[in-house]
Amino acid sequence: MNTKINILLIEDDKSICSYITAFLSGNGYRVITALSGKEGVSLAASFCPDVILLDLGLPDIDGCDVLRQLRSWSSISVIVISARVEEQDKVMALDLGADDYITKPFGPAELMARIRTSLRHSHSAMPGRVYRAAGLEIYFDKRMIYMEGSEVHLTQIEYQLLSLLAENSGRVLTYKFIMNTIWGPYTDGNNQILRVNMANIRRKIEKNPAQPQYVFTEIGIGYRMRENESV
Amino acid sequence: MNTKINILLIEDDKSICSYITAFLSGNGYRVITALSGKEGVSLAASFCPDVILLDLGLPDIDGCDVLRQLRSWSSISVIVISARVEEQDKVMALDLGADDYITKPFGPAELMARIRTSLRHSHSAMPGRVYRAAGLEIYFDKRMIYMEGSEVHLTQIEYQLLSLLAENSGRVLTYKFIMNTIWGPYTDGNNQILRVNMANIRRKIEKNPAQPQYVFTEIGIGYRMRENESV
DNA sequence: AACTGCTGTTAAGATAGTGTTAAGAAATGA
DNA sequence: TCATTTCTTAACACTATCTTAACAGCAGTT
Repeated sequence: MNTKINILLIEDDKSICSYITAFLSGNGYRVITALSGKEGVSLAASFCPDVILLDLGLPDIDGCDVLRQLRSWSSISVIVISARVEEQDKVMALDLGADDYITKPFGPAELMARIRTSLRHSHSAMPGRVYRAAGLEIYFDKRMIYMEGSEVHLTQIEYQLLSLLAENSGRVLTYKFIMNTIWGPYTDGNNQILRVNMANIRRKIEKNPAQPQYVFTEIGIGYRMRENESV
Repeated sequence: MNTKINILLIEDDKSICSYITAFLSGNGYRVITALSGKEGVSLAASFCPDVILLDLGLPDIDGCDVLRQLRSWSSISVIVISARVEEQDKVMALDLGADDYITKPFGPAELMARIRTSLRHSHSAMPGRVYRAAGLEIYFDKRMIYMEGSEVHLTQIEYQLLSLLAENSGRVLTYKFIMNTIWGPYTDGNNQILRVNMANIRRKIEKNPAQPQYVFTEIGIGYRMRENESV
């Protein structure tokens, strides 16, 4: 399964194209570009992107017409990018079914934040962060854990603990930090409860808890989780 | 029944308030204003608006905190209004769950277009949707539920609850979120009524309520419904 | 060998969370 | 109005979870 988000960029200015493509691909998105409205509509149909970035100033078809055509058969999120700041342009695009309207110039961080918001709205292609290593998968959005494809049930604290480690996979988290994060700051220096929980987690996810594959002990320091392979 | 759209405006500047209120009411919206963040959060709870317009520069609480508080129990559309044009402000607000971010100054037509877009997003009622898993079928448009082909009668609340879970099948919905969605925000932290309804639902749709196949309990968190297989 | 410091494991009591039932209140409809 | 259904609340049994304690194992040190 491929979890990359697909973005269709409809934009005739090649330098803007390569600029946007560069930082979006650099952030894990797959970007496909269309240099004209016609091409854009047809690519939207064949590639089924999760989000479309549509520049209004296209050479062949008016951007609003592209939007109209898209909306006649599709409800893919469309973010309009435009140099026009006039209110009536925005109103028209939004009422034609655009999900957002950004005026140039804009920064890459804002664009990506607006893409995330659009994905959230579309509700379908929510990426959902995932931890994956060997047979273990953690879906943070669903709060679900699978081992070799079958569901693993963890208690509340066990889940908090494992996801804390997974979100910081590859790094050692000190006992103190973990205790502080999960049990709060008013704990004595005793890690007993942490050890018990770790043993329970290992019994559930490790084939041989004595030789762990996922959560490693750094004696005197803390725990470290095997690096996430899904990035 | 009243079909007016309710808008909550959280904004401390009274002149902006009356300006926005004026043209929104003039266009058929019902507007309620809150002059502080605190008041805004509490009005959001009691008033259950369709859209919230949130100014980030509030006197008492930081706008982002207001957003954070709202998002902890609600998924009402929030359009952030701000004088700050810095990219990082936009990114933060959007990633905290804002649906849109408008920078001052803006025109009334644009604001209304963005409100319409937000409303479109929140009405995710797609026609002819179906939930299907094992022997259970839910037809959202007809409000009908079948178990192994024969009709199952659910009461109003039972149906709301089950369809809420079905629409979010595969992910855990917290007790807080469910309570808030169905019984409104003024509930104490007691889930008793939710448990009773869940027991009733299970008696109707599960073969063995003690070992549910459709609605699972995530102890300490909430409920999760078996993934929809009709997609 | 015995000691020390640290970690893993197990078990049992305490606690909190959940399911179930039933009875009265409230709403609905004839 | 009465009858019926639905909603809410309370009580209680049951289960899962959390916490604590006791002990076993291991490595390094004296």
